[in-house]
Amino acid sequence: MAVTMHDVAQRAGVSIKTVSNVVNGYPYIRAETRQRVQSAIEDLGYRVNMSARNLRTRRTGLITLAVPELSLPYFAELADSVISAADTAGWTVLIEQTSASRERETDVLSGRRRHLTDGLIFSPLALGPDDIALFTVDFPIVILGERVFGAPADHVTMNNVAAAKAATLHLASLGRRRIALIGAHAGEQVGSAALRTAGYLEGLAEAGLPHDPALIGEAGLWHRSTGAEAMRRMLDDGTEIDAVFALNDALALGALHALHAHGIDVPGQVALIGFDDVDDAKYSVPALSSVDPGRDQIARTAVELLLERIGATGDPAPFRRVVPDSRIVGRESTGDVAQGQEGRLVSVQEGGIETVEVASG
Amino acid sequence: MAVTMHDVAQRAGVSIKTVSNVVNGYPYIRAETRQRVQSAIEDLGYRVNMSARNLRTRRTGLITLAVPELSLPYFAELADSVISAADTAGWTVLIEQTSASRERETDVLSGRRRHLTDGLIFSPLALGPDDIALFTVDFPIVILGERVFGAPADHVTMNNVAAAKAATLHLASLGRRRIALIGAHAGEQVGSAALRTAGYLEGLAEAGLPHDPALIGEAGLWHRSTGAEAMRRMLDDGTEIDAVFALNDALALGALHALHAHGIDVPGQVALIGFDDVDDAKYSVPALSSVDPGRDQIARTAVELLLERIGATGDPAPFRRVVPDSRIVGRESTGDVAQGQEGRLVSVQEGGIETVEVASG
DNA sequence: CGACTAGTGTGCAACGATGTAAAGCCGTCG
DNA sequence: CGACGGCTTTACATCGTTGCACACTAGTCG
Repeated sequence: MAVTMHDVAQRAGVSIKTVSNVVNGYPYIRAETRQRVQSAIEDLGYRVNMSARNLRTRRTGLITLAVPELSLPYFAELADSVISAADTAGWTVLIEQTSASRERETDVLSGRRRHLTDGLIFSPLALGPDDIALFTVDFPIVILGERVFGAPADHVTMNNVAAAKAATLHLASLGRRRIALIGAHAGEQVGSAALRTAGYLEGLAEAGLPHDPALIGEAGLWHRSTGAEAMRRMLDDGTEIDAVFALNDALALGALHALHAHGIDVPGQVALIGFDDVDDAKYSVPALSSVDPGRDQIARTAVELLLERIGATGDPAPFRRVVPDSRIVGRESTGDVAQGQEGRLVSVQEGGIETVEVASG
Repeated sequence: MAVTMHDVAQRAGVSIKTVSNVVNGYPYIRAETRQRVQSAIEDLGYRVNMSARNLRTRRTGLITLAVPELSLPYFAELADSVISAADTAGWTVLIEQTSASRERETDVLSGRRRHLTDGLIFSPLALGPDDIALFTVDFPIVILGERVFGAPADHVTMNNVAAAKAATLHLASLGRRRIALIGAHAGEQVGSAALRTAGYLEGLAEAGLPHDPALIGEAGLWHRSTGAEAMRRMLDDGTEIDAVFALNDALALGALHALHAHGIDVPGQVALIGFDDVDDAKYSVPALSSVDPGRDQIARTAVELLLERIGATGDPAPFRRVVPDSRIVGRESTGDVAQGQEGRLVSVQEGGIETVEVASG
């Protein structure tokens, strides 16, 4: 049915192996021979059978990116960046959506939901530090996010605490005294919510502001709807506020919606800042200030680390943790710039590479 | 290195083929044997080698979804829907980003950028009706969108003209007389822009409104920034308007930004409606009215048609064109509902399946 | 002049699974 | 009692490539 190397070889009058050599850019081939093979390939419309090559080489050229949901803009943009970075290096990305379900996240690691790929970039949302054992597998992993530390894998993360503290201090520096937080996860010790909340508290302390529990708004899932809801609850309770730090942009945009619904002017009465700096932030009304965690750099670094490890032979290198630079992007919602202006950038903290020793299995 | 069927067979004391039979759910196996094999699999942590299976069965269980960019919310949400639909059927989706580049779109069809998958769901943005020849390939394709008709492939599309007409008439029914359009592609005869513009003109005609070229705003790419820009241009020109129909939601949200920047009240002075009904539409301020083209149904149908054709043996069935139902979702930006209320739905037109005869190659 | 190196091409045996066909075994039916 | 059919298991060839080892030619070096 389909054209194989055998057909090409026959037509070009060479051996099957020579066709393979041409296809793979083996250098020691006479120009004339190469030409003849190329022509045969074109004439017959031959395409390499990837399944056969993959079987033989024990490599597929695919990597998995496992994220909670593509419909969340942060992850869609992350996926975009990862795909582009991988593509540049000649690799292809297979996306798994885990819906933040524990079962699906475990499946990704166990391989039930990860056939066929050479490595995994994994942004877990359900698994936590107690699940480190699950990360001992026979393919390389790069972990994203703040839920799992100490696993035998490279890790690209962000300056959550420092960035959240900077965002809080930014609001305080604008003279705000009643700074609410939207998106907290009560009782959690790990994950972005906990870290960013910690940064918020540090920021309050440094600014000499009291910590008022009424200013903490819970939101389990970080969607617009939950952000709007949390904000609405707080406003309905009559809690007095003059600023809001939302733990991501979706929450912030939801909160913005609720603030407007209550007839509250942003930034006049309440200043608002989000986290992630997704594309949307630029275009809301007013344009949303945010923390840019360096998403593009995260994607590029993750792909780089993963490919390095996939290609590695010999002794496994020690695992690394990379923290890209993050910045505050001040826009209209904090009164940092006037309408139509670009965001003002405040560098938060420079990241870097840290080498982590983990007992390897 | 890795565990193979051979190892499992040895441990379970059966032949390799019996292991294969167990793994594949072949019914005629003694319960006791099956149990022994299962245990061996668990003990050894065996996983099927997909590359080997794919080579042997000539099928990978993967389908490609080729879209312009994931960072565009419409395509991110479409990808989400397609992945979920495929997953339900036990298939995996590989996403290709074409950046709307002609070269990359051609590559997707030629296979240079589409190894390893059994079929393709393709939303072209650069290829047009002159490129039909490229669609004659040896794997099934389902085309999305409105740029390519008559190609030898199934096609899932939308009621663009009817829906755009309905959106325009909706604005007219609110008493609006100067209805601007944002997102036109001057000179184009095919594609969503042309069809929706045609619908807009039909709507104007039916409402007895004159067609004023000053009301047509160009925007090559349908991003927020270009929407904002087109709107700004029109407002700066002093063109008088009392309604805007943006050809997609990103444009609409950009336009909303520009309207606010000009101090124009929505919907008080200008009513606004978009197209696509992306998630964001619900959460803008004011909430954006839009046209829901039935994205979920599109995704499900596309997957269904593709898998049907992949599984098909024997004579190829004639190609089908499916048009899901679309609806108008009236929200605050057209004054259809008050703040916080759900959108009001107006059914536009019922879709259906049409069978198309195309000369098969 | 013999040994070596670089350049060019090939044959064979895998990679790890599944399709095909067929071989036993058993009970049942005519 | 022999044929038959359902159940259970297996042997073997095969999917299309690439790694490895080797053959052969020319030119080069000591």
